Amino acid sequence: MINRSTAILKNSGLSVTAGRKSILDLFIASGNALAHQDIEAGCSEQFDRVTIYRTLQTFLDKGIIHSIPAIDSITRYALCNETCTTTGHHHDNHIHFRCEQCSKTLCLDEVSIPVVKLPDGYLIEEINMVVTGICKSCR
Amino acid sequence: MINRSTAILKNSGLSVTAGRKSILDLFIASGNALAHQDIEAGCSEQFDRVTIYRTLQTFLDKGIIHSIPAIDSITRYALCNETCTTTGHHHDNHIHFRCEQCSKTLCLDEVSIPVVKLPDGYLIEEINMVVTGICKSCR
DNA sequence: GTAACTGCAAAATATTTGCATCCTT
DNA sequence: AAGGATGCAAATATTTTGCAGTTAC
Repeated sequence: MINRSTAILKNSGLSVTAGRKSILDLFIASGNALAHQDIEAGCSEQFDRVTIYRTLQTFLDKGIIHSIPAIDSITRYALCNETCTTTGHHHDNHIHFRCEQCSKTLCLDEVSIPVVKLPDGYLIEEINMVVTGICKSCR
Repeated sequence: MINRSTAILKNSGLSVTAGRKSILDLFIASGNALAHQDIEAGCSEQFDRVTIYRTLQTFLDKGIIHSIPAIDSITRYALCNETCTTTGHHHDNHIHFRCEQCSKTLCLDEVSIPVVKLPDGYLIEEINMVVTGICKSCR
């Protein structure tokens, strides 16, 4: 039985390396969205900044993670769940929640983005919704 | 009759300077959201990078503009309309639309963000919704 | 063995800070 | 005149690129 991070990498046709496994494990363990900085600080071993940039980009390309737009201009990334398509364009249809207390960013997989009606003539390709507030654990 | 940019500055208790007026005029004229870079490139006269950073920050603080989170990690700013509260925390309750064709980002003031129901225990403070697609003029 | 991945160095870019000068009120 | 705003220089921080050495398969 191989572990989850290895399985994800193999599924995406990526070679299994210490760095990638380590970063994936961090995502799996943390359960919330991570910024580049979190990853740099949180990995068991130390990896080069550049490796982290490249690894995140690779994961994005393969649809392993998705990026979450942020008001504080720090982009965070979160693991995609199985329903995301594997290649390129995938539509995470869930809401992101950013807690002002613990400053964690979570994927609320159980809440899907409501339908919006735009004025005539607009074609919707993708919707991103980020809610800020206080999370369950911080109340 | 003083012009709009001057009026906005006076209302916010800011001194009226060439740079601020110029940046505000750009927002007013463009009608869409601008990134730092757009401003640097678009101003009639050339202003120092630093001045632009500081001006945008001042405008944010005063509630003259709001920032729009972006997937491409470029934060853009747009003029607030009159319904925004003047100080600090203000809630722009409209949807932002980013056109993949012309790559403009617009405030759709006429479309308000739909109500979402989060799981019990979550407290909503602010909601941001960014829709990507093709805009009216690009169809 | 080969292709892919990583680390290091360095370049390019973006943002912040301090300070002296200039401008608005 | 006084306080605030700006420009310049420089310090920091972030991201990208090239290349040579290393590792996964």
